[in-house]
Amino acid sequence: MKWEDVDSQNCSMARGLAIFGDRWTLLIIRECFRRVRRFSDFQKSLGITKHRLSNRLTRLVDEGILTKVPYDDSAKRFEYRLTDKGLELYPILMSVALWGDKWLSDEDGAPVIYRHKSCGEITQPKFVCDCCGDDIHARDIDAIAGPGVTKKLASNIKA
Amino acid sequence: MKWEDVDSQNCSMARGLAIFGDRWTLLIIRECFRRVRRFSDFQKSLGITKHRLSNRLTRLVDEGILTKVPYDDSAKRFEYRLTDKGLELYPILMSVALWGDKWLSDEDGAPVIYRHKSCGEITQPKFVCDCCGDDIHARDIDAIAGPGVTKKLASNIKA
DNA sequence: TTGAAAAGTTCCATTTTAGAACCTATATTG
DNA sequence: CAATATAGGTTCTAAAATGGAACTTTTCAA
Repeated sequence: MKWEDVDSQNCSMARGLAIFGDRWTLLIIRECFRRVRRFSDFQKSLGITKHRLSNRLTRLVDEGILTKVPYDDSAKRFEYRLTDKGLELYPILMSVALWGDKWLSDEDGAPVIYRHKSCGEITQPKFVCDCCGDDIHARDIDAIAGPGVTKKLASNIKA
Repeated sequence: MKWEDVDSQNCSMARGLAIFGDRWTLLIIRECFRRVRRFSDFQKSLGITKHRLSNRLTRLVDEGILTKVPYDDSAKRFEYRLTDKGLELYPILMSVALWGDKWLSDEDGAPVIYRHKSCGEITQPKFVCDCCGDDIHARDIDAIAGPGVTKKLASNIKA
């Protein structure tokens, strides 16, 4: 199978990774969360080639993760900003960073620590069950067929 | 900059993505969480070529995310299993799936829903502050220099 | 003994990527 | 006013990654 066909799977992970599961894309989004918005600034901070950057930004705009907004009326210049869809990628980036902090840091320790703005404390964000509030780790969850599967089955049976 | 040099950044995200931020790798890890363990089973479930699969599995073993354990004494056959380092990738996969469920599902809805084994309820896992317990969303966190940065600065000043 | 399956490896054509050069429009400098 | 700089790209070429198919080994099953 070619990579461009992975999003045909009825799987949210595969669909997501088809958009941002390749080289550079999540790093570009990381820069967006750091308030980088302009073409040349992405280039400087990432060291990515213009070609690649142009290609990735276009795709992120097409997918509705970024919007391209003009910032100078006279010149044709644009900023790329996260949409709501893009902002909600935050847990993904945070998860990657937390894992890297734990497993890939050098002997000095994590390059970044996190402070929760509203409570002011240093925090290690964690996943919890929105029902009982307990921590969630690997193997604590059963994945069950959702409507995106069961409705299709039901209509196949009727047909 | 070449992709192979991105892990030189003092950034946990970049270091993590250098390992699994490319085509196929996170999908292979998804299969591991689904208890897929054998070469041919990865191939069947993913449709990836043997060449690519071999390359990715080798890298994941090298990085300590999978271990290769023989499962048949007589034949040279192996299973690939998640290590603790690999199991802790769970929040990343869950974040991607949750985002995809919300933003990429078709009109039928999410393909999968989640049940928390210990409390038995259907759950939408969420990120919270481990200090105050409040939900964490984009822009709720300040990233501050951690020891991996400050210690390096301190030793540079001394030197 | 013949055949199938598991777990790869090798080879080649096609795609993707990195790096450099080039282009267009506005802004700035001398 | 001409020359240069800057932003935001596009085009070109060579190198690297990928997809697909064919080929190895080793073992087990018929």
